Amino acid sequence: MQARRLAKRPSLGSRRGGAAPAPTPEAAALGLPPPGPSPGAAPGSWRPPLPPPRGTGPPRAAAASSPVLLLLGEEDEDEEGAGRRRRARGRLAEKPRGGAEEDDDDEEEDEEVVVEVVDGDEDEEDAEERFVPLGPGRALLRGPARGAVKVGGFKREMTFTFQSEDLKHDSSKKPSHHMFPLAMEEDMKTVDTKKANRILDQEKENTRSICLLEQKRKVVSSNIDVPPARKSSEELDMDKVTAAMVLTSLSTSPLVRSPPVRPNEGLSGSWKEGAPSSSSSSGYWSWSAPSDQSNPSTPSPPLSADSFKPFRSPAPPDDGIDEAEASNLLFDEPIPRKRKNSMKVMFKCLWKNCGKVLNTAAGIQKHIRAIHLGRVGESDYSDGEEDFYYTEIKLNTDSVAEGLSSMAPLSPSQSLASPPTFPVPDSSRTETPCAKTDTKLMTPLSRSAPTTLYLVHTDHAYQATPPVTIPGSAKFTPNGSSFSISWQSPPVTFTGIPVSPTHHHPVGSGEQRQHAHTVLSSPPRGTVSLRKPRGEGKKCRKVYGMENRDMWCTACRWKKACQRFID
DNA sequence: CCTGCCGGGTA
DNA sequence: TACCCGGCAGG
Repeated sequence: MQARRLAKRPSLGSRRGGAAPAPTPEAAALGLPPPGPSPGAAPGSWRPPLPPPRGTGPPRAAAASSPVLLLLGEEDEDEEGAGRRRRARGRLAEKPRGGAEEDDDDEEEDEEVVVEVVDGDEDEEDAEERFVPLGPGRALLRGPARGAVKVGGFKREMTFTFQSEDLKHDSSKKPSHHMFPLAMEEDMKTVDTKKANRILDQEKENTRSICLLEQKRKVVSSNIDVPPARKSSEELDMDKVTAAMVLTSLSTSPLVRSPPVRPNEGLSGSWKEGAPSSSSSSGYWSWSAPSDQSNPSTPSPPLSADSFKPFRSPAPPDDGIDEAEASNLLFDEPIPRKRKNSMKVMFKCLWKNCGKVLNTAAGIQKHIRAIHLGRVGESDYSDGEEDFYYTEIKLNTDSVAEGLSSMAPLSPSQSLASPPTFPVPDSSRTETPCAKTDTKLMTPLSRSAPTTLYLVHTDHAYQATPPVTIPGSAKFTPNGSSFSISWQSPPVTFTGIPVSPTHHHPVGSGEQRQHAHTVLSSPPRGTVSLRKPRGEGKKCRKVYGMENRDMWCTACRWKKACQRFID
């Protein structure tokens, strides 16, 4: 996190330091993920957008990095654009000290905001920038603008205040971020005016306790950091994205929805959260970052899906790649994008007879929800059930088909042989092929939902033997037609192979087999004939006799099915 | 009745 | 989980 933030600093610093770099570059710099950790980044230049190290970094840095500032700056650009830059330049020109960027900012702030400015946080600067632009000259603005500026500052404070609280809220609010930016711009205007009154009051308070304000500022700045970058990126697509975002945000999951009521809060909260959790500097990027963290390389379908679901869910109900792409455009983009870099991540539907592969979790979830779960109407609602029916597939550069083929090809024996894999959600999913693979694996087990496999278990530890031995190998016993599996093979594997739905206790030989049978293929026959036919071969007891009980296999000792002499 | 071992109890 | 055992049931 810090690293990224720090990384950004340089860019920011360049921006500020450079006096007035082109807006576009700035945005790009902000928006772009930090190239690498640069703790040493010039402290003065810019602060990291992320709040995480609130306490750690110098107050100033935090302030500078404050999202508000960035955001404001962005807005200014949007609204005023050149005007702002001009102002900035003018500033520099006006103020000789230009040498030290921070100083400059600080001073400005001081000038602008009385109390708040004390630290010289950039917040003020932001405020100044934002509000100042309106007026041709700062001086003019200050008089009248001052109020406005303060308002801005207060507003920020308020915002971050929320953030601090919001932090508590889950990342689910992140979606709000999206909204926020949009809302921010608009809200900023409206809200600011509305809040102006409050702000005034707050201002009074601020004067009372400077310390408090400072703290707030820090917080705010830290919280605010994120938005700006995001915003910058958004600016580019604002027109297009805005509408989409709004729609998506509206359609987002409940969690997401709630925030919208208070865009500021939600935004701040989400940002803040994003910052600490993820390295992303801006809210926008934060999205990508979180996803990475959650499922960095190997996406674990359940967790990752769940955690991110909220975000993705917003995507339109459309099914298929189109939808995925759309979602990418909006906010999901970061995730896929990142993955795409080194490897391509696809989401494959595990539903039987359905091999649908989408490039976004949201897409696959929707697909499952709509097509398999029949929840067309509840596009935005997901209880997480979908997670069980799709898996992530990573493809280095291979085509999806290849990836699928590689995964699917598991031979029945293999799949059976490696029961341990089943327990693991990921592996199980990946292994259990949905449509294509199913043809081969379409055993009774596989037919049922993948989860069925989990049910399989060994009755007794002693019975369950180490998987090492040939799990799948079934051998025909002398006895006759029936085959028995090596005792070592775990029941699970065992069941899988021979068990034909219809036929079950083949007769005598495989005691364990039968046992497993009952467990696995319970449906057909209840637990009626659980009792094994009874092994015919010699058992430890017979072989060694009671005298040598110590020589018996443990199973025999425990009066369990003999492991040593299997029929 | 012998034997195998299931199902359940105990530590 | 490891161990033990009552008791069922096939032979």
